[in-house]
Amino acid sequence: MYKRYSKQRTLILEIVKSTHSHPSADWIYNKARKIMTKISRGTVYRNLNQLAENGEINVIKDGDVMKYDGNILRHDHLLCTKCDSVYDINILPKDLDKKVQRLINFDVKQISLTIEGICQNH
Amino acid sequence: MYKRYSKQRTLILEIVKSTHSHPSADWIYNKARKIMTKISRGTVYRNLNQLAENGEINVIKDGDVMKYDGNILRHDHLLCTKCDSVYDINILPKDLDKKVQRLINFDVKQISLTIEGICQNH
DNA sequence: TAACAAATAGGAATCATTCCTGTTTATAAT
DNA sequence: ATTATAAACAGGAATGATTCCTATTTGTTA
Ligand SMILES: [Mn+2]
Ligand SMILES: [Mn+2]
Ligand SMILES: [Zn+2]
Ligand SMILES: [Zn+2]
Repeated sequence: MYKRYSKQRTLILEIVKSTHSHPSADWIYNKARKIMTKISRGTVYRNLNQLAENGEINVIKDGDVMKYDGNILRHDHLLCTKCDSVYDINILPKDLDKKVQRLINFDVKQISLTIEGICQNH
Repeated sequence: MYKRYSKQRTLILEIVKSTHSHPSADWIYNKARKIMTKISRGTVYRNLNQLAENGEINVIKDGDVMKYDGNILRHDHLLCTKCDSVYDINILPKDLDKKVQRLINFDVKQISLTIEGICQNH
Protein backbone atom coordinates (compact mmCIF):
# COMPACT_ATOMS: atom_id res chain seq x y z
CA MET A 1 0.00 0.00 0.00
CA TYR A 2 1.31 3.43 -0.92
CA LYS A 3 0.46 6.92 0.12
CA ARG A 4 -0.90 9.43 -2.34
CA TYR A 5 -0.50 13.17 -2.12
CA SER A 6 -3.49 14.74 -3.74
CA LYS A 7 -3.59 18.41 -4.58
CA GLN A 8 -6.68 18.66 -2.43
CA ARG A 9 -5.00 17.36 0.72
CA THR A 10 -2.00 19.61 0.19
CA LEU A 11 -4.24 22.64 -0.21
CA ILE A 12 -6.33 21.82 2.86
CA LEU A 13 -3.23 21.40 5.01
CA GLU A 14 -1.82 24.70 3.72
CA ILE A 15 -5.05 26.51 4.55
CA VAL A 16 -5.18 25.15 8.09
CA LYS A 17 -1.50 25.97 8.65
CA SER A 18 -1.89 29.46 7.25
CA THR A 19 -4.17 30.86 9.94
CA HIS A 20 -4.28 31.22 13.70
CA SER A 21 -8.05 31.55 13.69
CA HIS A 22 -8.96 27.92 14.49
CA PRO A 23 -11.33 27.62 11.51
CA SER A 24 -14.30 25.32 11.04
CA ALA A 25 -14.56 22.77 8.22
CA ASP A 26 -16.96 25.07 6.42
CA TRP A 27 -14.59 28.03 6.57
CA ILE A 28 -11.81 25.85 5.23
CA TYR A 29 -14.11 24.53 2.49
CA ASN A 30 -14.99 28.03 1.34
CA LYS A 31 -11.37 29.16 1.39
CA ALA A 32 -10.39 26.08 -0.64
CA ARG A 33 -13.13 26.65 -3.24
CA LYS A 34 -11.63 30.00 -4.13
CA ILE A 35 -8.49 28.20 -5.28
CA MET A 36 -9.91 24.86 -6.38
CA THR A 37 -13.47 25.59 -7.44
CA LYS A 38 -14.66 21.99 -7.80
CA ILE A 39 -13.45 20.67 -4.45
CA SER A 40 -16.21 18.97 -2.46
CA ARG A 41 -17.25 19.16 1.16
CA GLY A 42 -16.73 15.42 1.55
CA THR A 43 -13.11 15.80 0.48
CA VAL A 44 -12.52 18.56 3.00
CA TYR A 45 -13.97 16.50 5.86
CA ARG A 46 -12.18 13.33 4.81
CA ASN A 47 -8.82 15.06 4.64
CA LEU A 48 -9.27 17.01 7.85
CA ASN A 49 -9.96 13.74 9.66
CA GLN A 50 -7.01 12.09 8.02
CA LEU A 51 -4.63 14.94 8.80
CA ALA A 52 -5.83 14.93 12.40
CA GLU A 53 -5.36 11.17 12.76
CA ASN A 54 -1.92 11.63 11.29
CA GLY A 55 -1.08 14.28 13.87
CA GLU A 56 -0.48 17.00 11.29
CA ILE A 57 -3.26 19.18 12.67
CA ASN A 58 -5.32 19.29 15.88
CA VAL A 59 -9.03 19.22 16.45
CA ILE A 60 -10.89 21.38 18.95
CA LYS A 61 -14.34 20.25 20.02
CA ASP A 62 -16.42 23.39 20.16
CA GLY A 63 -19.87 22.12 21.04
CA ASP A 64 -21.66 21.11 17.88
CA VAL A 65 -18.91 22.30 15.52
CA MET A 66 -15.36 21.04 15.13
CA LYS A 67 -12.52 23.51 14.75
CA TYR A 68 -9.07 22.85 13.38
CA ASP A 69 -5.69 24.06 14.57
CA GLY A 70 -2.53 24.04 12.48
CA ASN A 71 -0.42 24.60 15.59
CA ILE A 72 0.45 21.17 16.97
CA LEU A 73 2.69 22.42 19.76
CA ARG A 74 1.02 21.84 23.18
CA HIS A 75 -1.01 24.86 24.14
CA ASP A 76 -4.30 25.84 25.68
CA HIS A 77 -7.34 27.76 24.49
CA LEU A 78 -9.63 30.57 25.46
CA LEU A 79 -13.11 30.10 24.01
CA CYS A 80 -15.52 33.03 23.90
CA THR A 81 -19.06 31.79 24.39
CA LYS A 82 -20.46 34.96 22.84
CA CYS A 83 -18.67 35.07 19.49
CA ASP A 84 -17.16 31.54 19.38
CA SER A 85 -13.66 32.92 18.90
CA VAL A 86 -10.78 30.72 19.98
CA TYR A 87 -7.54 32.26 21.30
CA ASP A 88 -4.23 30.59 22.10
CA ILE A 89 -2.82 30.75 25.61
CA ASN A 90 -0.20 28.88 27.61
CA ILE A 91 -1.21 27.76 31.08
CA LEU A 92 -0.21 24.17 31.54
CA PRO A 93 3.46 23.14 31.63
CA LYS A 94 4.71 21.47 28.44
CA ASP A 95 5.55 18.22 30.19
CA LEU A 96 2.20 17.74 31.95
CA ASP A 97 1.41 14.72 29.77
CA LYS A 98 4.25 12.71 31.23
CA LYS A 99 3.55 13.84 34.79
CA VAL A 100 -0.09 12.86 34.52
CA GLN A 101 0.76 9.57 32.87
CA ARG A 102 2.86 8.66 35.91
CA LEU A 103 -0.04 9.47 38.25
CA ILE A 104 -2.87 7.55 36.65
CA ASN A 105 -3.58 4.19 35.13
CA PHE A 106 -4.78 5.46 31.75
CA ASP A 107 -3.04 5.60 28.39
CA VAL A 108 -2.83 9.38 27.92
CA LYS A 109 -2.92 10.59 24.33
CA GLN A 110 -3.75 14.26 24.71
CA ILE A 111 -4.45 16.80 27.41
CA SER A 112 -6.57 19.80 26.60
CA LEU A 113 -7.38 22.78 28.76
CA THR A 114 -10.13 25.09 27.60
CA ILE A 115 -11.12 28.28 29.36
CA GLU A 116 -14.62 29.45 28.54
CA GLY A 117 -15.80 32.98 29.05
CA ILE A 118 -16.30 36.34 27.38
CA CYS A 119 -13.57 37.97 25.33
CA GLN A 120 -12.59 41.66 25.17
CA ASN A 121 -14.73 42.39 22.12
CA HIS A 122 -17.88 42.59 24.23
CA MET B 1 -42.60 36.37 36.36
CA TYR B 2 -42.62 33.24 38.50
CA LYS B 3 -40.79 29.97 38.34
CA ARG B 4 -42.59 26.70 37.76
CA TYR B 5 -41.41 23.32 38.93
CA SER B 6 -42.71 20.72 36.56
CA LYS B 7 -42.56 17.05 37.43
CA GLN B 8 -40.53 16.55 34.28
CA ARG B 9 -37.78 18.95 35.32
CA THR B 10 -37.60 17.47 38.80
CA LEU B 11 -37.30 13.97 37.37
CA ILE B 12 -34.60 14.95 34.87
CA LEU B 13 -32.53 16.63 37.56
CA GLU B 14 -32.88 13.60 39.83
CA ILE B 15 -31.73 11.29 37.07
CA VAL B 16 -28.65 13.37 36.28
CA LYS B 17 -27.78 13.68 39.97
CA SER B 18 -28.27 9.97 40.57
CA THR B 19 -25.38 8.72 38.44
CA HIS B 20 -21.65 9.26 38.06
CA SER B 21 -21.70 7.99 34.49
CA HIS B 22 -21.89 11.35 32.66
CA PRO B 23 -24.92 10.31 30.59
CA SER B 24 -26.06 11.61 27.21
CA ALA B 25 -29.44 13.26 26.63
CA ASP B 26 -30.68 10.08 25.02
CA TRP B 27 -29.69 7.92 27.99
CA ILE B 28 -31.47 10.35 30.30
CA TYR B 29 -34.52 10.36 28.03
CA ASN B 30 -34.77 6.58 28.10
CA LYS B 31 -34.31 6.45 31.87
CA ALA B 32 -37.02 9.10 32.27
CA ARG B 33 -39.48 7.26 30.01
CA LYS B 34 -39.44 4.29 32.34
CA ILE B 35 -40.91 6.47 35.08
CA MET B 36 -42.86 9.01 33.01
CA THR B 37 -43.83 7.14 29.84
CA LYS B 38 -45.13 10.13 27.86
CA ILE B 39 -42.18 12.47 28.41
CA SER B 40 -40.80 13.85 25.14
CA ARG B 41 -37.26 14.28 23.85
CA GLY B 42 -37.84 18.01 23.44
CA THR B 43 -38.66 18.30 27.12
CA VAL B 44 -35.50 16.47 28.10
CA TYR B 45 -33.31 18.70 25.94
CA ARG B 46 -35.06 21.89 27.02
CA ASN B 47 -34.70 21.08 30.69
CA LEU B 48 -31.11 19.91 30.42
CA ASN B 49 -30.21 23.22 28.79
CA GLN B 50 -32.12 25.14 31.41
CA LEU B 51 -30.57 23.25 34.32
CA ALA B 52 -27.12 23.82 32.80
CA GLU B 53 -27.71 27.55 32.32
CA ASN B 54 -28.91 27.64 35.89
CA GLY B 55 -25.71 25.99 37.09
CA GLU B 56 -27.49 22.98 38.57
CA ILE B 57 -25.70 20.56 36.26
CA ASN B 58 -22.63 20.70 34.00
CA VAL B 59 -22.22 19.95 30.34
CA ILE B 60 -19.31 18.05 28.82
CA LYS B 61 -18.68 18.46 25.10
CA ASP B 62 -17.81 15.02 23.81
CA GLY B 63 -17.43 15.55 20.08
CA ASP B 64 -20.81 15.35 18.45
CA VAL B 65 -22.66 14.35 21.62
CA MET B 66 -23.21 16.33 24.80
CA LYS B 67 -22.87 14.62 28.16
CA TYR B 68 -24.26 15.81 31.46
CA ASP B 69 -22.68 15.84 34.90
CA GLY B 70 -24.60 16.15 38.15
CA ASN B 71 -21.38 16.92 40.02
CA ILE B 72 -20.91 20.68 39.92
CA LEU B 73 -17.83 20.74 42.11
CA ARG B 74 -14.74 21.68 40.03
CA HIS B 75 -13.08 18.57 38.72
CA ASP B 76 -11.44 17.18 35.62
CA HIS B 77 -12.20 14.33 33.24
CA LEU B 78 -10.63 11.33 31.62
CA LEU B 79 -12.25 10.55 28.28
CA CYS B 80 -11.70 7.16 26.67
CA THR B 81 -11.66 7.52 22.91
CA LYS B 82 -12.39 3.83 22.45
CA CYS B 83 -15.55 3.39 24.54
CA ASP B 84 -16.49 7.06 25.15
CA SER B 85 -16.50 6.55 28.92
CA VAL B 86 -15.91 9.60 31.07
CA TYR B 87 -14.14 9.30 34.44
CA ASP B 88 -13.68 11.89 37.16
CA ILE B 89 -10.21 12.95 38.23
CA ASN B 90 -8.67 15.86 40.12
CA ILE B 91 -5.63 17.47 38.54
CA LEU B 92 -6.07 21.21 38.60
CA PRO B 93 -6.10 23.14 41.88
CA LYS B 94 -9.56 24.26 43.00
CA ASP B 95 -8.68 27.94 42.85
CA LEU B 96 -7.23 27.96 39.33
CA ASP B 97 -10.14 30.05 38.06
CA LYS B 98 -9.13 33.01 40.18
CA LYS B 99 -5.42 32.64 39.41
CA VAL B 100 -6.09 32.56 35.70
CA GLN B 101 -8.51 35.45 35.91
CA ARG B 102 -5.73 37.58 37.39
CA LEU B 103 -3.35 36.63 34.58
CA ILE B 104 -5.49 37.32 31.55
CA ASN B 105 -7.87 39.91 30.20
CA PHE B 106 -10.83 37.60 29.70
CA ASP B 107 -13.98 37.11 31.75
CA VAL B 108 -13.46 33.52 32.89
CA LYS B 109 -16.61 31.48 33.43
CA GLN B 110 -15.32 27.94 33.45
CA ILE B 111 -12.08 26.03 33.12
CA SER B 112 -12.16 22.48 31.88
CA LEU B 113 -9.34 20.00 31.61
CA THR B 114 -9.96 16.85 29.61
CA ILE B 115 -7.48 14.03 29.27
CA GLU B 116 -8.09 11.84 26.24
CA GLY B 117 -6.73 8.36 25.89
CA ILE B 118 -7.51 4.68 26.39
CA CYS B 119 -8.99 3.37 29.61
CA GLN B 120 -8.16 0.13 31.47
CA ASN B 121 -11.00 -1.84 29.85
CA HIS B 122 -9.02 -2.33 26.67
C1' DT C 1 -62.14 29.34 40.99
C1' DA C 2 -60.38 32.04 37.26
C1' DA C 3 -56.79 33.89 34.57
C1' DC C 4 -52.62 33.24 32.28
C1' DA C 5 -47.84 32.54 31.44
C1' DA C 6 -44.81 28.57 31.67
C1' DA C 7 -44.10 24.10 30.25
C1' DT C 8 -45.24 19.96 27.62
C1' DA C 9 -45.96 16.33 23.77
C1' DG C 10 -45.27 15.16 19.36
C1' DG C 11 -43.44 15.82 15.30
C1' DA C 12 -41.10 18.62 11.70
C1' DA C 13 -36.91 21.12 10.61
C1' DT C 14 -32.00 22.08 10.91
C1' DC C 15 -27.36 21.38 10.06
C1' DA C 16 -22.76 19.45 10.73
C1' DT C 17 -20.85 15.36 9.46
C1' DT C 18 -20.62 10.84 7.30
C1' DC C 19 -21.64 7.60 3.74
C1' DC C 20 -22.26 5.93 -1.03
C1' DT C 21 -20.98 5.29 -5.89
C1' DG C 22 -19.37 6.06 -10.33
C1' DT C 23 -15.28 8.56 -12.05
C1' DT C 24 -10.63 10.43 -11.86
C1' DT C 25 -5.76 10.31 -10.68
C1' DA C 26 -1.15 9.47 -8.37
C1' DT C 27 2.12 5.95 -7.96
C1' DA C 28 4.76 1.65 -9.04
C1' DA C 29 5.90 -1.88 -12.08
C1' DT C 30 6.58 -3.15 -16.69
C1' DA D 1 6.20 6.12 -21.70
C1' DT D 2 2.35 2.85 -20.89
C1' DT D 3 -0.41 0.24 -18.03
C1' DA D 4 -2.53 -1.54 -13.92
C1' DT D 5 -4.59 -0.49 -9.75
C1' DA D 6 -5.72 1.14 -5.39
C1' DA D 7 -6.32 5.79 -3.42
C1' DA D 8 -8.81 9.75 -3.63
C1' DC D 9 -12.39 12.59 -5.55
C1' DA D 10 -17.09 14.98 -6.73
C1' DG D 11 -21.66 15.16 -5.98
C1' DG D 12 -25.34 14.11 -3.63
C1' DA D 13 -28.06 11.23 -0.34
C1' DA D 14 -28.35 9.69 4.41
C1' DT D 15 -27.63 10.14 9.34
C1' DG D 16 -28.34 11.69 13.83
C1' DA D 17 -28.11 14.90 17.61
C1' DT D 18 -30.32 18.93 18.70
C1' DT D 19 -33.57 22.67 18.04
C1' DC D 20 -37.88 24.60 16.61
C1' DC D 21 -42.95 24.86 16.14
C1' DT D 22 -47.71 24.82 17.87
C1' DA D 23 -51.82 23.24 19.88
C1' DT D 24 -52.69 21.62 24.52
C1' DT D 25 -51.89 21.08 29.42
C1' DT D 26 -50.56 22.63 33.96
C1' DG D 27 -48.55 25.25 38.02
C1' DT D 28 -48.97 29.55 40.34
C1' DT D 29 -51.04 33.73 41.89
C1' DA D 30 -54.87 36.55 43.12
MN1 LIG E 1 -4.60 26.90 19.11
MN1 LIG F 1 -17.55 14.54 36.20
ZN1 LIG G 1 -16.01 37.13 21.95
ZN1 LIG H 1 -12.53 2.72 27.35
